[in-house]
Amino acid sequence: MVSMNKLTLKAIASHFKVSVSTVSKAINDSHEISEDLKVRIQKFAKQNHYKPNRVALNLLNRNTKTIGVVIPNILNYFFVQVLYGIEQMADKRGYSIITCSTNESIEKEAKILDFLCSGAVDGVIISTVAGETQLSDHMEHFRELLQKQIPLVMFDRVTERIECDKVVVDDFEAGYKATKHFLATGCKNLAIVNPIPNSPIGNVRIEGFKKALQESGLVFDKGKVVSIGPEDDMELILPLSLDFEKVDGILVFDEITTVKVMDILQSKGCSIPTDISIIGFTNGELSKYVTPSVTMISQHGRHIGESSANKLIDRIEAKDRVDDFQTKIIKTSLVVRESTLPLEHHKC
Amino acid sequence: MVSMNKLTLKAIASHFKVSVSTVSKAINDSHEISEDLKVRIQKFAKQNHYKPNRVALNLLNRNTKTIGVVIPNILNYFFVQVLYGIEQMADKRGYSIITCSTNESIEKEAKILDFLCSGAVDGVIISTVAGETQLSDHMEHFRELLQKQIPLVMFDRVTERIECDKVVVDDFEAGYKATKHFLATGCKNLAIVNPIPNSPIGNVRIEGFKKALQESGLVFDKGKVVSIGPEDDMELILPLSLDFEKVDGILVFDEITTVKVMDILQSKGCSIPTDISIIGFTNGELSKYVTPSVTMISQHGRHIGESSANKLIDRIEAKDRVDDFQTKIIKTSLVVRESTLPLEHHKC
DNA sequence: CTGTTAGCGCATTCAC
DNA sequence: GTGAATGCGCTAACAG
Repeated sequence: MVSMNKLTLKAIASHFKVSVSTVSKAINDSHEISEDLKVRIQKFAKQNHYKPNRVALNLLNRNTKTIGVVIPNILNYFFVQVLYGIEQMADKRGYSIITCSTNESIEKEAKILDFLCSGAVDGVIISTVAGETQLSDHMEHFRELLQKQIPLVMFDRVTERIECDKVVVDDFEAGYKATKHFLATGCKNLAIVNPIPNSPIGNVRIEGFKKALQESGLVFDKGKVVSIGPEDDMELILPLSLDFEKVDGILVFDEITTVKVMDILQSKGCSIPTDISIIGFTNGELSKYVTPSVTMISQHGRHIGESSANKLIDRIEAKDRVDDFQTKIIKTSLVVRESTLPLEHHKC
Repeated sequence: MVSMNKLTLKAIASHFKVSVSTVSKAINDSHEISEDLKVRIQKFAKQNHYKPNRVALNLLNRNTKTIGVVIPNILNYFFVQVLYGIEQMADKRGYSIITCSTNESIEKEAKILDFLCSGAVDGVIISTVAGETQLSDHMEHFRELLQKQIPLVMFDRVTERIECDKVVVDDFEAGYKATKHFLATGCKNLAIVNPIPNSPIGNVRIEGFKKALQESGLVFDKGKVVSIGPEDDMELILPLSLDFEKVDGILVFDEITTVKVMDILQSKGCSIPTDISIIGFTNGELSKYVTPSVTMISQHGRHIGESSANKLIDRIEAKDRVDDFQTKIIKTSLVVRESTLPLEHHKC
């Protein structure tokens, strides 16, 4: 066992007093090397744990077998699920992932994208920072990726202004489906709590909400949509913005906010679902174990991740770089639990 | 705007009809290049978003400014917290992270370690797969890393058989502290539910548990330690292994299991904390919002992550490779909530 | 069968 | 001021 730290072909070559390329061929089991020498070199390489330097190979092959994943917040369970799906699929197809978290900062997103442009990865999967992603100097960073021919897949929070493959949740249908369930269980005075007011996603859900109301001949009341900013104190705002007496169902756009809303309601003496029913978005661990357990829209994060990674790797490995970008729409499911009334139940 | 996909020094050089090294110097603002040419080249580079190829630089500098993070399960909130801490610190110090998940598979861990040996990263942070990590052929993979002089930091689940920097939770004190709290609130018939039976961590916690009992003159009853394997159906096993009538406090070694135990107890008509008090490990989102909210040992995952990353990067950047490996012990805190009795309260 | 050459993209040393 | 040469570690085409 040679105690050299990094064993290179050159070192092996000098040890056997042959050329580097001979060693390379021997190790790659080329038929042009004599059996004897080959065996000796291979044995030596194995004993000393020779491993070809990936960086050198990357430079040579002009690829890294690595994909960059950019998410707004790694502490959000939905994104972790997506990450899990990406990791699984990437591993299956022989790729590693380098994870970057923007913490909802547009500057950090730009910085990360800039880094990812530099040849460190073969492709990028991203869920954009919420908010003014529309800023054109920000779009610039995405354009740069595309201009450099680095495949890009956007998921969940996408932007129309960039042409690339996308994997999105059917948020319209999700909003519609949730609302239909409220109506089917006898709730008619519906409100919405939207903790992602800057994201277009919220608006799409609201459109689905509207459509369901319309189909039942109910009118949409804009005053019953409560936007909560990241800095806002919901405990203060919610009772001010919403008269709990006049509401019998609340749709909430993320999991943690859902649970907080329920806490506030219960502390004000409302009982769930008797007084007010609740449906939330993102089916994570919380909603299962909270009391009452919460009826949820599941966005199938893991599936989104797998699908995104699959598409990206297809694109990376495709020889033909055509511009037939696809948008894959993942359907949501409604997971019914205790925070909504039973279907047969109807209020009088 | 040239529509070339990857802009290289060579391309710029031929555009200006100068040599590659001139361009390199110009872009790096070397004083040896004439002001005029420098400005022209820099302007061109900027306009066309020239970025030096990271892979080439990595090869040149023999580093990657990337660290590998290996965790057993990315869906576990504790590990996500650690990951978050690592990511923050790494970013702060100019490093990227490549995340690998072993899914508690020892084979996958070996495969990942093997990959990480190949020069893809400057250092590795790992929390070992639970269980028979003692297998010597498995240890081999760690030895390889060390032999290749790749800095290694282990956190949480460490193994004595490898000499490297470590960041661990003071699990003894955590077990002790939790038990003391039970005793101080009048609980004397304590049980343990251990969902990580293969990990030495569990045993260390149990030692702390024993010591606290001993100090109060109570005897440790081995029969009240219930091990739950990953395949086990706890709903079946728990009532079989534990007589709820004879227990007034249960210590559970992870968050999700804590919540499940509470569910089972409540479904059997036990009330928490009146009949049985609960303390769990890992202070995540769940324990805050469950009813009743759970008293938890917080392991400060984020801090563990930051500390690990910091140590690793120090090691990477240290010129002197001395063998003064350190083990940093992170103290836990007890976050008291509703699942335990108030301190002043004593059962008669 | 084995070795030489060239090049992936870049920065650096040394000539001119 | 500018450029040629060298090398990071590796493979592949081409010679011998």
